Amino acid sequence: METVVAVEYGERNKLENSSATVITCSDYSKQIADPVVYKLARVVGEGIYIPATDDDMKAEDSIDHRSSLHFVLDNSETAVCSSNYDTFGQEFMPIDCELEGLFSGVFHYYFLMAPLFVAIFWFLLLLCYLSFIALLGFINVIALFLHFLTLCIPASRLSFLLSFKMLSRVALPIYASMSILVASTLLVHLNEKNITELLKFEEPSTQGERSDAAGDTIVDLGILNPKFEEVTWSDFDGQLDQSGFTKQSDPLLGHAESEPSTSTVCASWKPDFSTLKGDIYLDNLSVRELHATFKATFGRETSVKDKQWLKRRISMGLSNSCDVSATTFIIENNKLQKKDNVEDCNSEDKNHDKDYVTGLEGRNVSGDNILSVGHSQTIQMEGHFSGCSKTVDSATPKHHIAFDDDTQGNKRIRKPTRRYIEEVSESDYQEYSGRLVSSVKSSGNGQRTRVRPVHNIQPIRKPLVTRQDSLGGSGIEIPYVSRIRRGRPRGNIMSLMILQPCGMRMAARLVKKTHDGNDPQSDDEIENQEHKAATATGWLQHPLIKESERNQQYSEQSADLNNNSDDGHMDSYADIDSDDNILTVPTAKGGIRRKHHRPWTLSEVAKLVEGVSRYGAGRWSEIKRIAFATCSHRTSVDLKDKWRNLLRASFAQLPAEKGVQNCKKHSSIPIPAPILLRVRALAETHSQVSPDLKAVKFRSNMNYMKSGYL
DNA sequence: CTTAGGG
DNA sequence: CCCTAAG
Repeated sequence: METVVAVEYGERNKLENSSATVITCSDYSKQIADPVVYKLARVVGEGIYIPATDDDMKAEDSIDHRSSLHFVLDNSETAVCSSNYDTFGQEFMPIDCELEGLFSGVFHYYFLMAPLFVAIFWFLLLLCYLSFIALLGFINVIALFLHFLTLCIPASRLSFLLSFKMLSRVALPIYASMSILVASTLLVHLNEKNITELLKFEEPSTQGERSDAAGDTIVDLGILNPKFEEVTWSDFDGQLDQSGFTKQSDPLLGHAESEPSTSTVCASWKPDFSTLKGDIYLDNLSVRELHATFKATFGRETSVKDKQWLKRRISMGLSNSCDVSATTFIIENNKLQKKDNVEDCNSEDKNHDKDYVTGLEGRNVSGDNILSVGHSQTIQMEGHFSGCSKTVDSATPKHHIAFDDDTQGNKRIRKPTRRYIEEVSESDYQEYSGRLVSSVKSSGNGQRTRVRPVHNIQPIRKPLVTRQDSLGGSGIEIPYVSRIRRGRPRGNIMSLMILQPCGMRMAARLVKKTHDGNDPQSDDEIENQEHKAATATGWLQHPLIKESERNQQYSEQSADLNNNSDDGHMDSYADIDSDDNILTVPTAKGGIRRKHHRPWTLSEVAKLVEGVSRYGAGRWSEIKRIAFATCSHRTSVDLKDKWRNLLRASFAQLPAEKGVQNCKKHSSIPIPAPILLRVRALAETHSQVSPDLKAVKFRSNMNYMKSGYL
């Protein structure tokens, strides 16, 4: 494992007039000519960087060879590398070309040459932030209003408002956290006037594409000696004959902050890792501590106050840095851990760890540059990313110039790129939404899937609590749920929960039946209307008043029965219905409610009664086709069952009550007495009733007639 | 497929 | 509401 590689500049030759350095890391093992180009820009004056030009490229041949490199190969010793980079150290700046969404030389060049674009980007970003905040605020105001509304009005009366209450409960924390995050990042960005910093945050979208195509690997190369050279990783079959690239811990930071100290590359670079003993939990550190850590890591101060950024930088720097190369620490979720704590660390490494660290410190003090050349990376991700990391890893074997023990687990670890995260989460989102849609659309297995999407998504999603949103690039953490629910009407969670299963089932039934649709409206819409009306209106009229009217409607337009004025008075019963719905929803949440139970609304009952009165009991298919044309979730069997129940109820109840009210004991829907009476009447006319009840029924029926409903 | 009935 | 048998 510990391999000491004596690095030599093989084909590099003398270079006296060094200009810029271009390190090209091309994957030859991959046929794709997609080399990752590392460029060194020349620093002209103060803070102005000029990418390596072609002329500079030519100078590649002439490379000063007086330098030697120190390579730290994992736990092994360091190879000697002495170079007189000091003279050049301040002249060149490496441009970080990490694939973590940073720019390539091309973009860098382009944007540096056109600051106008930068300004535009910045402006757009600001605009996005503002609109985002405004939108969130608006949503929250609504949620707040509804919340207080529910507080003022007795919930028992307007139980449907409970949904809004829940909504507000959900929306408030989400909004609070999001707004805080957005505001903080906004402030940070306002403080960070640096153009390159902005670029760094905005470019990943464009740059990431190429980067990911290259295999989504970070090749953290730094430049130890800022000399001019081109390193082509052509033969990377484990041989390390190529050289000249080393690590500078944080090249990007160097030019991003334009600090004078950063321009001194390696000479003045004295990280003090003595402060980094033990486990470092970046998440727990305050900004000040992060600054300290930053200084310890990079040997210089920083003015950045963005915690996320600092953490990222530090972790990146540490992982990239030779001092805390992958052999000693692993970085996981912004948590820097000694590898001893990690299982996958092989025993041999463990043995070396301590000595290694102490040795490192000593060397650092001595001022030597210790370099890590390991290029194997592992993308260590949390939770569901683990599966993908394998693929990425295997897809980039070429970068696996690991030394022997690298293959055993001493891999450099880094977080996935932003774009990667976004892609994965996006695909996940699509997958889930697709699942939802498909389950809605699916006709065959509607029974199995109709409930699941609503209730199961969140539990599934739970493990992945937050995701990093690319907005602003500074790591806004957004609950994953919000993304899932994106584009979905937040207004009516209740109806969503209730109607979703129904919609699916209805769709299933609809397809099954292959009705020639006489209803242009989708079932969901109809159901929505129905429930809205049900929840919005109270029971004002007696249903039977319109009986004759409805009969006419049956004859005229039976198909459109539900869409017209029929609904108006039909659903006038529906406060009870809505009440029931509300009561059943919590049970649905808890899963107590029966599997596919859908309570019968009074309008449905009335329709059923009407249908029976017209077509007679037993002709369920007929009734279903005509009276329940729009209620595709009720099958003829359902109608039959319901009728049976109604019959039972009517004959069980009528002797006890005197046409007063809904006194049904344990039924979810108290059925008004008039309906029961009518059921009985119909049953009698169809001779479904034992003759001994006829008299009673008839009398009560007369009573009902007299009581003034007519 | 529809209906009737039991669970 | 589900399942099944009978027509």
